[in-house]
Amino acid sequence: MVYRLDEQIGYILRLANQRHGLIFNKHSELGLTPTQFAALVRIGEMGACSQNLLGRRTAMDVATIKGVVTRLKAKGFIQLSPDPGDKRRTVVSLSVQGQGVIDQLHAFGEKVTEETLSPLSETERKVFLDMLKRLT
Amino acid sequence: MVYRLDEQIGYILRLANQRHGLIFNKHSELGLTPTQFAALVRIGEMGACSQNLLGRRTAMDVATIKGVVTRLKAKGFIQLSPDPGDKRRTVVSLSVQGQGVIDQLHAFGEKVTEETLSPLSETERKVFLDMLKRLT
DNA sequence: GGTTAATCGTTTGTACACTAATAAACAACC
DNA sequence: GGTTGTTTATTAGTGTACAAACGATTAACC
Repeated sequence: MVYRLDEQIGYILRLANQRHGLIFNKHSELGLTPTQFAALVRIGEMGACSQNLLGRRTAMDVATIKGVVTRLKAKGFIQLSPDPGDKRRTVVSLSVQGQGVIDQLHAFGEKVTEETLSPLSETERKVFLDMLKRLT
Repeated sequence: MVYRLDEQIGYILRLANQRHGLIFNKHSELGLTPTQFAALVRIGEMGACSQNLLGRRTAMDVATIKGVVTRLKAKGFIQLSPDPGDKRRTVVSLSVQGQGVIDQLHAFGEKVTEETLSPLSETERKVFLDMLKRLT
């Protein structure tokens, strides 16, 4: 059997990711990247937590989450404070501005998801997401 | 309906991509990245071509393919030469070493694909790849 | 109480990925 | 044959993503 790049899961995953990124940026109003968006939504879900924990809950490396937190802080969506009970930790929480955009983020996220999955029917989406999750 | 990050296609795609990357690196012997691998396999499929065309055929930006070509050249897998008919172009082609590893790359790629898709049955893989392609 | 181990955050280095700008070369066309 | 527009390659800047190493702190446990 011939090896064809266009049939390989890794290559196609990269393409799908690229398309999703384009759709995301097209609709993005707040100037967030997909990664920053994920971190921000996660803080909204979890509430305040340490930087490292936030990284684990968003599947980001310590070096990666560091940069993401720095940029979210610079954009005013989060605030940082020392943990009173553990001097190693930095507590990350939503700023007032951050709290104010959570609903907007959810609406935005739904639009992106909808357009990304638009080539699939409702039934197919369920099946697809189910299988994709098993590949994580 | 509540918005949950863990149910969003963009987030799950990122996770699936991460897992694939880990599997890829685990098996990688030649020290190639997924992107370098794709470019090298593509040159093997297409034969010699310009740097920009290679980028388009591997879904890489001009700036991205530039770096990938530089690194593949540094590793000795490809060679660069000026296009006699078009002074703008740089022709990219496999070096002798590059030709020598193509079969190995294919075997390696099949192993990575197999392990990445291992959570799915044979029937599911077909359905899944079919749907994933529609999202590119 | 003191050693050992684990965790937290930071930094460095390499490698994609995209945008935008630039310059050189080529093609189309009147 | 000169203008117009496209293609090719390069560069600079921003933002993930991972590995590896580091110091500071905390936890475990004898």
